[in-house]
Order: sequence, then C-alpha cells, then structure tokens
Amino acid sequence: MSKKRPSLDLVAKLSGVSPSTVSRILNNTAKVNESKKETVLRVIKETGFRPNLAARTLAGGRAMSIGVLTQHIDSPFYGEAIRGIEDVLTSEDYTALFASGRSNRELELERLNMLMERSIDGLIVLSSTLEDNELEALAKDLPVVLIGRATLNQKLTSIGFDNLGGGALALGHLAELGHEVIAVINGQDDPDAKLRMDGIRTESSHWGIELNPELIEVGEFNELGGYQAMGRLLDKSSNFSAVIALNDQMACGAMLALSESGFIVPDDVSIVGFDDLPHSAYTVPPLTTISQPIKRIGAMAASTVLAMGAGLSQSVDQSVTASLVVRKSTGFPKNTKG
Amino acid sequence: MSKKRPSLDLVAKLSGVSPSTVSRILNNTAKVNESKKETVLRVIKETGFRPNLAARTLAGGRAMSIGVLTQHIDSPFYGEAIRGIEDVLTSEDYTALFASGRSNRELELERLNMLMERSIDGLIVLSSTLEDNELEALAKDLPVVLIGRATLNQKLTSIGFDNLGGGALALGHLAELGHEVIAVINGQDDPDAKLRMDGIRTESSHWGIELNPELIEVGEFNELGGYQAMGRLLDKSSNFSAVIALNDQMACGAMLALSESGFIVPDDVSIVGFDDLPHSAYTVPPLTTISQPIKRIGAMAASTVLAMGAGLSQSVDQSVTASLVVRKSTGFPKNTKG
DNA sequence: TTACTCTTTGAAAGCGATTTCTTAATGAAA
DNA sequence: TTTCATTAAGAAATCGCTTTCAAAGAGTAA
Repeated sequence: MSKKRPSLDLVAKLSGVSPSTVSRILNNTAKVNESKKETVLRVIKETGFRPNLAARTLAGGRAMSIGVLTQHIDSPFYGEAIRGIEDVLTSEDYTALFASGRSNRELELERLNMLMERSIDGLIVLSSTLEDNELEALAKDLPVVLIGRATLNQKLTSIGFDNLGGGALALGHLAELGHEVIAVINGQDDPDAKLRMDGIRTESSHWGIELNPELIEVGEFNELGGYQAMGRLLDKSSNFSAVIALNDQMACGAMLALSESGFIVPDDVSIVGFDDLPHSAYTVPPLTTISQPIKRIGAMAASTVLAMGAGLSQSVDQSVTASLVVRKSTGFPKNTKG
Repeated sequence: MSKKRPSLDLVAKLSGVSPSTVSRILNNTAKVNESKKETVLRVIKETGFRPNLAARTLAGGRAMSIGVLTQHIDSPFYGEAIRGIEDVLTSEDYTALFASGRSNRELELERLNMLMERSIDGLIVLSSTLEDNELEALAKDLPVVLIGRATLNQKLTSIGFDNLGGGALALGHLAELGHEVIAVINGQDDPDAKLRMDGIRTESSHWGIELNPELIEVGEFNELGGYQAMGRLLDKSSNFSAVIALNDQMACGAMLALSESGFIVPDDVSIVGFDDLPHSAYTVPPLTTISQPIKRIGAMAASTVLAMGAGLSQSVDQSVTASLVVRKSTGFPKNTKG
C-alpha cells in the first residue's frame, strides 16, 4: 500500500514549529527566523513533502494553474504557442490546463466553466468564439491574456502578430520578383486574416499592383479549404502568376490543387503562405512563408499572465514582428506580362 | 465585484435539508426521499451551484481529472489520439490534464509528479521514457492505460496498434504492385517501429522478397530524420523502386529528398508511410500510408481508464487493426527488373 | 526603569466538500 | 402492544493548507 504523503502538519511537527510557520516559509509570505527556515527546508527535503494542491486551493491560495483556452489542442498552428506557454509556466512551477472549444461556442463556454471550477490563477485565450465583452467580464476576475486576436478593447491584454506587416511582406516579396497578377486565398471572416489582407492591399498599392477581386477566394483555414479555393480560382482563370494563401495549411492544399492541374510550383505559379509551420519546410517544394514567432508569443503570453497575477503588470498590448522566409515555392514569373 | 459562488451549504439551507443530504444526492451515494431530492435539484438549478472541485478533492472525492502524459502536446501523431481522449472524458464530465515530457526523463518525472499532486483519478500514457516497472508501480495506485506502447507486462493495460499487420500491409501493397527492391526508413529504437519491421520482414518472405540490410536506414521520427535518411540511401544506391517510411513525417522528408534529387514520386520510386496524419492527404503527391485509427484508440483508452476507476474493468489489452490507404505516392515500378 | 512600538511565532478559524457516526422514524415480527 | 431491525437524514469530524488574530519577546526612546 502506498503510505500517505507527508502533510504540512507533519513537517511542522518534525521541525518543531507551527504549521503557520511552515506555510509562511513555503509561500514567502512573512519573515521567519533563518535557522528555523533552514530546519524546515531540510525536513521538507527529507520527507519529500509537497503541498497538497487541493488543500492549498481550497484555503484560498494559488492553484498554480493557468487555463489555456484554444480551438484544438493539436492545432499545428498553435502547437508552437502552446510549447512557449508550457516552457514558461513549467519553469515557474505553474501548470497549463488546456481546454479545447472545437470552434463550438456552447462547448467553449462549458470548457471555460470547467477551468473556472479549477480555480485557475489566470487565463490565456488562443482564438475563440467569445466576444470582447464576455472576455472583459472574465478579465475582471482574473488575469486574461489574448493571443492572436486583434482587439481594440483597451481593457483586454493581447499579444498579437504583426498581421499588417506580414501581409505587406508577402506581397512585397512577390512584387519584387516581378509578379503583377496575384491571387489571394483568404480565410473566412477572421480578424487576423482581415489585417493580413489590409497589409497586402496597402503594399500592393505601393507597387502599383491592382488586386483583382475576382482573384480573391475564401476558404476554411485548412488544407481542404485551400485546395478547394485554388480549384475555384483555376476554374475562373489561370492568368495569375502568384498566389498568397493566408496560412500555410491553405497553401499546402493550394499547391496540391495546382500540381493536380498540371502547374509547376514555382515555375508556373509562385505561392507564399503564412505561419511557417514546422512542416512547411518539408513540403514539395518547401514553402516560402511569413513567419510569426509564435512560440515566443506563447512565452510572452505566459509571462504576462503570471506578471499580472503578481500585480506586476497592467494590460499592455504587445506585438511581435513577422519575417519573410524564402524557400522554394516562389520564383520569377514565367512570362513577363505584355 | 463577482459575488461568491453558491456553496453546498447554501443549497442545503435553501432546500431545508442538511449538507450531507445534498452531497448524497450529488454523488448518488445513498437513497434519499424523492421529494427532497426534487427540491434540492431545483435549488441547485436555480442557484447555478456547481461543487467546488478543490473541496471535493480534499475531502477525498474524485478530482474529475485524468492525467495524460505525452511527449509533445502538439504532436501531429498523437493529436488525434488526444481528441479521442478529450471527447470521451468531456462527455463524462471529466477533464484531461495534459503534461509533456519532451522526451526528457527528468522532466517527464517532474510532470508526472505534478499530475499526482493534482490527485488525478487515472492516467493515460502516450509513449514515454518510463520503464515498465515504474509504470507498474503507478498502476497500483491508480488506473493506468498505455497507448501505443508495446508491452509484455501483464499487469499493465495497453491499447495498441496493429504494428505487425500494418507492416505487412505496407510491404504487401508494394509487392502486389510488382516492386522487388524495397528500401526502408526506420525510426531509431522504438518498440512500435520494431514490430512494424517485423511485419514487413514476415510479409516480404511470403513474397520471396529479400530485404537488403544496406537499404534499411535509421533516422529520427520526423521530417528531417526522413530527409536525411533518404539522402544517405540515395548516396548508397538508387537501385530500389520503392521505400517504406515508418511514419508519415519521415515519408514527407523522404519525398522532399527524392524530389530534390530529381526523382519523381511515384514514377521513379513509390513511397508508403505510416499513421495517416491529417496532413498526409495533402502532400504532393498525396501519400499512400497505413492508417491506424488513432482517434478511436484515444477514445478507447479514455473509456478504459474510466471503467477501471469505476472498478468495472480489469487490465484487458486491446488492439486495433490497421488499414491501407492508397493515394498517389505509390505505383508500378518503372522498369520491371531483369 | 517604564512604556511603547515592532517583529516573530503560535493558536485557531476557516475554505467547501465527503463521510462516519448517531439519532429518529418507520415498519415488521413476536 | 412491545421490541427489534431497517432506513432516511442530520451532526460533526475530517481533509491539508492559508490567514487572521493575539501573544510574547525584542528593541528603543523617554
């Protein structure tokens, strides 16, 4: 039989001090005599004592956990962010509690409830169906940090991508190569996507390139979405020499569609994606893409919630710059037009 | 300010019964008068009461959480399994607590400790550096289910893949197409991989095909590993007409290496992978692969831990059959030998 | 020396459930 | 009618920690 784990009371007894003192040492919540402190720490080590989390939580202490609300825990995109979050939290002895909403509002609320029930000390939200005012209400009760959600709400803290800059980078790259007719595969109704489009538009007007609305197709943010969108694009025209897909997964799908229709990437058409997923370096051909340091964003988010919890930081929005990763899916246009 | 959440005591008071009675109703732990039960349930609904998890845990009840120990929470391979686990647990009002060991024994033990600290009611292990006897010790204290870990230990419950059958399927498919010289990209030192190899070997002897040890390369279980292994393979010989990669990620890397060396898949060489990752349907060309119903395995694992926790199930190993998914990366060999 | 502040420490009261132990009530058996 | 077994429900102890409150001791100023 597994012998019961040592309790704080036991440690107190063995050290010849009161439980309060042990607690104070554990939480650094008051000054205690140095020699007692040493004794207690030694006893803790000897007994292998680790505070019971349920008790600690119940008594009003910290639960040492941060909720992470996401769409899909295995999302290739947020996967890196999740690692960043984990790294920081783990190193501070916190634990991430993941909950997936599956793009389903009902379920998401349910999961959120679950997190609250677990008395989380903070919340990180990676894209969600929740609205700003709902999040704002949450933020009154505990530190909340949003990732990758463009928000104008001043009361919410968010760590954002540089979508605008990323969009500009993508278009700029193609323009530099000499592309003039550029198609875009957009994601449907996503604030980040909207900003990426804005960046693309702004940059295109700098280059005097006109974006034909006919050549902007919308699809779901995954391989199938990109595949289908590219199919529709090809049905309409094959006049474009390059396409920007608003994320790497869509870009992959698009490349497959292109290849099936007999087009060679990048000889016939160039393609650039967004996100720089780990996998994107190994597509055939390797994908040129806009890289967002998403892992670092995750880490920043985690540090920020923790800091907010400690009262060290107020909601200060931060964002992180995008960079262009040139691989093999982009090249010069085949026939310089006209 | 957020008003305090209603407590069990409050519910008791409002319903005119004792806390004990409310608890009994909540946990179905004893018979109570039907009319009181109704009243209490009504009050619970009215007040929106939900039991405080910390208190419940501390008092010795269930923590309503199942630990999931994995290498990388965002693993493309286990992602699907994780979904299966989540589905089942959520529907039973349980929550999955994920912990990543990062292939690092030290860290993994630490994370395991964290899980135990949270008084989990059960544990699902998705591949780990822990040894059988360590897991066995754990299994004495709480329900433990292993996924995708070939174990001979009778005291451990595991839900396994049909690696043997999968290996046979892969080789059989290539043999049927007429391939006679087949290379293999193996993962390093993995029990599952070993079984897959066994399956491949057995099947190859059925077909009278001899596997040249020279044409078996080992690499890490990811795109880079596959890329490099294929590179080494090509350095030695280009005599093979097909290659089996022991997972899809390696297959992807291999396809890139092939393409970079000017070989066309499947015209010049056929390739088959393992796992059927969501992404594998969108590689160029789409990958022929051995599909393991990994999501279902996750679901089975979850049901099993829960059942074990309820004393309904004893350690019964289960496994699930593999199937061949034929896509575009395999075809007839170019030059029938001889 | 006396009085008063400041600091360190212990005692004890929760936190919100579960569960054991009693007690009261109900019904059956004698 | 009396007694005993059986149930339903309440009282109270408990889980292991945090935190308030009070007390004791140390240090300082008058």
